[in-house]
Order: sequence, then C-alpha cells, then structure tokens
Amino acid sequence: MSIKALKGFKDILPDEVILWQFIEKTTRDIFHRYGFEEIKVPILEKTDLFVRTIGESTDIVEKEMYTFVDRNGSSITMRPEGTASVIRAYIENGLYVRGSVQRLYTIGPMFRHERPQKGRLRQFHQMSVEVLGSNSARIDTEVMAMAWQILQEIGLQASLEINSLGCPECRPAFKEAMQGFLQGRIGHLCDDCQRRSTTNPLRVLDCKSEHCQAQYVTAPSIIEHLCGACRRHFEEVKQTLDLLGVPYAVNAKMVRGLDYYTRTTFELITTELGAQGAIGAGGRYDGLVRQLGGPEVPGIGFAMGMERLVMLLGQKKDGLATRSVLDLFLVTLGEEAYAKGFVLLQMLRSLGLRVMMDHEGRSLKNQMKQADKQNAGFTVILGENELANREVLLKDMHSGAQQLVELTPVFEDWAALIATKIRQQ
RNA sequence: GUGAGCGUAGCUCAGCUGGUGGUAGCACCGGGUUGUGGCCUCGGCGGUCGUGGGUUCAAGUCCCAUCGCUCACCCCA
Repeated sequence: MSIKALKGFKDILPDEVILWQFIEKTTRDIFHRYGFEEIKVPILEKTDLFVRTIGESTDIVEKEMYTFVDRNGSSITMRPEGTASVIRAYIENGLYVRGSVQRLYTIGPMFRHERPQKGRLRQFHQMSVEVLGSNSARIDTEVMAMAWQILQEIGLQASLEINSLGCPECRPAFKEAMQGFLQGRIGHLCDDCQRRSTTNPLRVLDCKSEHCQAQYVTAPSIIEHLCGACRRHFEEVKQTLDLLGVPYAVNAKMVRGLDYYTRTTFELITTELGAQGAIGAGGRYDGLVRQLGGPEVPGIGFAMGMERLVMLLGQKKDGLATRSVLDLFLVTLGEEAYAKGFVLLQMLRSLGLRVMMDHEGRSLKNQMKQADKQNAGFTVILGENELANREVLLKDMHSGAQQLVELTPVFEDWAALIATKIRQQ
C-alpha cells in the first residue's frame, strides 16, 4: 500500500456511514420543521472572504487555511467554515428583501490545516444554519432550542453554555477593563496569557491553566459590562430559554475563535470526547453582512461537527448501527435458471425490492451463505426443478421456513408474484 | 508549530532479560450435506516484523535516523 490518504483526511467506511446517514437525516428533518431551507455553496472561495469575516489575527486565518494560488494568479482558499460563504451567497444573489428573514442551512466539508487529534481533522464536516434578517432574541432562542432538539432526537448528551459578547457599543469598555485587570497581574500569568493580554485580551478567559484561572476569578465580567440594549437582549434570551424548558448555563468566560460574533454566543459541550468538547457552537453576528458589503442585516448561526456527533453516537454502541439489509437474495442453479434469474433480478429491483444475486458460480450452499452475509430477509431459490414446475422456493431467512410459490406461464409476471408474496410476509 | 506514546497477517493483538515469526482471535476460502445460510467442527490462504543504517556469532526485540499513526498542547466543530 504505497499511496495513503493525506494526514487528517479520512475515509468514512460503509459501517460508519450508517451513523452519518442517521444523524444527517434526523438533523435535516428538524431543520425543515423549523422552517430552514438548504443552500449549497462552493468549497473554494477567494481568500479575502475568509480574512475579512473570520478576522485577520485569528488562528484560523493566520495558520490554518488551505490557501493557494489559482492558475490565474489569484489567491483562493478551501473554506475553513461555512458562514462566510453563505453570507457571500446571500449578498451576491440578493436573498435579502426588506423585512424578510431567511433561514438557511448547509451541510458539507470544511478544511483547516491543524495537527490532527481525537475529534479534530483537516477535512471535517459541519451542518450549519444561518438566520439572516432578525434582531429578535427569540430567534437566538429558537436556534439554540433547535440545536438542543437535534441532540435530543439523535440521543446524545451535552450541555448548553451561553454568553453574550456585547456589541461595538459595549465591548471596547470591557476590553479596556480587561486589559487594566491583566496589567496589574501580568507577572503571575502563564506565557500564553501574557501574549494574549495584548493580542486578544478576551481570550485569556479561556486559559486552561489552573493558576491563571485562579487569577481570573476576580476578573471583570463581560456580562456586567453589557450596554442596555445588549443586556435586555441577553435577559430575553435567558427568559425564553427558560420558557421553553431548554437547560443551559451562563458561562461568562466563554470566548469564540471567530472575530465576527456579537451578543449571544453558545456552545454544546460534552466531556466524552477527549480534549475536543465542543460538538456544536455558534452565535450572533450582527455586523457581518454589512461588513461584507451587504445591507445592514443582523444574523445568527451555528455549526455542529459531524465527526464529533458520529463519534459520540458510535460510543453508545446500543445496536443502532444495523447494517443495510437486502430484502431478497436470488439463488439460482443451472444455466437456464441463472439466465432467467438475471432478468428476474432487474424486474424485482424495478418493483422496489433490494435484491442481489451471485455471479461467481457459487454452489447453492455458498449462495445461501452470501444471502446470510448480506442480511437478506428472504431467499428465492430458482433451480431446474422450479423452472420445470413453474414455481420458486421462497425461504424466510429469519425463521428458516420455506414455501413453494406457484408462478404462471407468463415469465413477465413472475417478479410481481414474488414481490407480492414477500410483501405479504 | 511544540511534546509524548506507538508501528508484527485485511483487522485486533501475543512475542518475557536479543537465540528458528503465533495450532492466537476476527475476517476470507474450502470440506463435514449429489439442492439450503446462521451455530458447531476440520482444513486452507495469509507476514519485506513501517523504512534505512548501526551494535552483535545472532535483532521483531538494543541504538540512531527517517516516515507514518495516535494522543496532548495551541486552537477549534
């Protein structure tokens, strides 16, 4: 085996795909129930799109993007996240209409050149939603309630943590307060926090060092620095979450990695995934559309990591991962039966049955084994005797019971007769 | 980018202080039934011990390098 997949790029094999399909189907269904429509956007975009939305000094832009020069010399990037592309499409296609609210979702791969580890890949997949055009705190709540419902219906445990990052009105004051606070104890902080205190003072709150966290107990709280409007917004979000019975915890120290967030931010967190606890995250980004050259349209969205959901679901291993099943395996004996069987096979498929047969010239016994391996519900045995008598032997593979099914002289009717018989069982 | 651990059959792994690669499990193929699966049983296929160099009479085992994987840091879905 000489050529292998790239580091951080994974094949998803059939057994695991079953989990993916279950999650995707469940999630799509919920998206639709909440009035979301699917949008498909390109995987490649101009580099500038991500630089301008995600933020120049974020880790994603600084060192994680798959960026290269296109044949015409322009810089293009494989998307590291979905929101930027969706907003671009929203503006470019004029999806905004005065007073309208768009609910969009998209599912697909994202790319970040990071060092892979448990729950972190270079190509990973997200299901993400965006609501564009509403300032209402109820939208924030709806989006979080939807995320919560998805986990419920998939059958996963996680906790919802929320915070408010304020707006351009109130954040500068908090940033200043934070810097002042850090200045006073800069010598007691870890190297990372010393660096962050100038580059991105809010980030220190995320530090995992116990020593630093001990310092931050008395740090200024963003929530206490919110302006009146942001405060009222956050209060309404909390109240309406309570109203819907969605459990959450306020985490005033939660910071997000993308620069565009304003007001409400949230994360769905699990402790069962090693170091990668976030299985979904999002927030409000009220200035983003305007910043990209669109109208003054507020937005909110979130993304869930497919691989992390799949991993969690896989860990539960409660028999959900049943293999795909064949309705019928067609067993033939002899040349003539094989020829007739091949035509019958196609006719049965046209009638909607999942049917397979053997082309390797295996013995009856071996064909039965194949049927078993494929998890076939039934086998139909078509041999010389059956052909002569115009009948087939239908065997229920679970009970082992078998019966003769009488056919007619008209070959074209056989498939329908067999299909009917199977559906009666 | 930094650190640690691990690379033996398609997969999961034994292999002690160096002394001929395991009747190992799963999977796969075939027999035990001249037309019948699962269970059982018997047999078979299957390995450049990641790669290259070194030490040694002798290296899967020790040393060095290299590649790969994994986990963690950073950051994030």
